[in-house]
Amino acid sequence: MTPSQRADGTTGLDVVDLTTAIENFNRYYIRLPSVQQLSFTTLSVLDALVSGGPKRLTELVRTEQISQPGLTQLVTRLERDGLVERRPDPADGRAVLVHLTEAGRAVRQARQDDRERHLAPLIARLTPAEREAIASALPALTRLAELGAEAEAEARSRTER
Amino acid sequence: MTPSQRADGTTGLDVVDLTTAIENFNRYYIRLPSVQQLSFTTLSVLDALVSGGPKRLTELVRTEQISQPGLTQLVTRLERDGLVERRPDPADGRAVLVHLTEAGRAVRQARQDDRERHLAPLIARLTPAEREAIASALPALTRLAELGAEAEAEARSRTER
DNA sequence: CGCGATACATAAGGAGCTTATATATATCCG
DNA sequence: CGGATATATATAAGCTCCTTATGTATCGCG
Repeated sequence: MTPSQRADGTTGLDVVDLTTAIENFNRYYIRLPSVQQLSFTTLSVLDALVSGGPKRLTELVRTEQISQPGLTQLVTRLERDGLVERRPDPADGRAVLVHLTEAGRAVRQARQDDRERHLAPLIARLTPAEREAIASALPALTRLAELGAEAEAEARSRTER
Repeated sequence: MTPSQRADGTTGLDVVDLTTAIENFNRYYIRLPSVQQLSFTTLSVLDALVSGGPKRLTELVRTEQISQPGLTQLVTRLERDGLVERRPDPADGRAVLVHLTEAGRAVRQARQDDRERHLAPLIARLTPAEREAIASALPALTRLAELGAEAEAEARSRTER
């Protein structure tokens, strides 16, 4: 791992160190087998519905970073599998509200439990200092992701429409 | 975010906190647009070849967690695009050594630069404490990934052959 | 009302994975 | 040494999940 001292004198966080660590982690994490096998985007949509309630397709398109037809198809598959339901939006005849079903909620929870089963024993093998270091970084990582999402949204609003 | 105090009294790192943070980060990070669009696995293979030199298909299959035919096809696409070359292994007539080409090296570097361009301004907006927190966590995250890879390897060796 | 904008769906095509199976070379053992 | 078995890779068929291009219905506004 390269040192975190930057050439310009800034101390702290080197981008290459970050991306390297994240990618090494993801190489393991992304492929964590799940009982049901659901794509990254699928889970992301289920997460969005769990935390934010029913949403329009358009709304999901904005956050999920796939094309609108791609999302329509994803929702169609999810509906076929009984994980979500399409319901008309009473306020707008063009729109559709995507509702999570109980089965959808259960699937997401099952997969959460699954990850927990895999990761918990590994975390137990870390030193207390390592655990503390990761725990301390999570709020900052979350904020970094938020900043990234904002930047994306801005970039989109400048180029489109 | 739930508190990091576990019900069993263990302090430190809650699995749900970790997976939530990682997934929020990945939602942004994974989809970071790249000039060339390369799949996660593709980049992972290029990374492996950059850091470890030419490798057999079999060797890549072990680390990349995709099936052997899947990897053969991936290498075929990479070869078609001029990013790698297949060369015979002088020591084993059955084997193939996958070599990175200059173009392959350049593509990987371009994408590394790309991520740097995207992330650097975001990192600059974090507080010094946040940057420090993330930097301090990276070695632990790396170790967590290593433990995960080991566990996977063990699980495989128990079930297969 | 009619016209542009918006929300979603459909169609066609390609990437990238899977399992099952084939082929070539290596290795081991009597 | 020769044949059985194991190993390294390739091919085939099929599915998921994305893309772009385009179609259709509804909304809102002058």
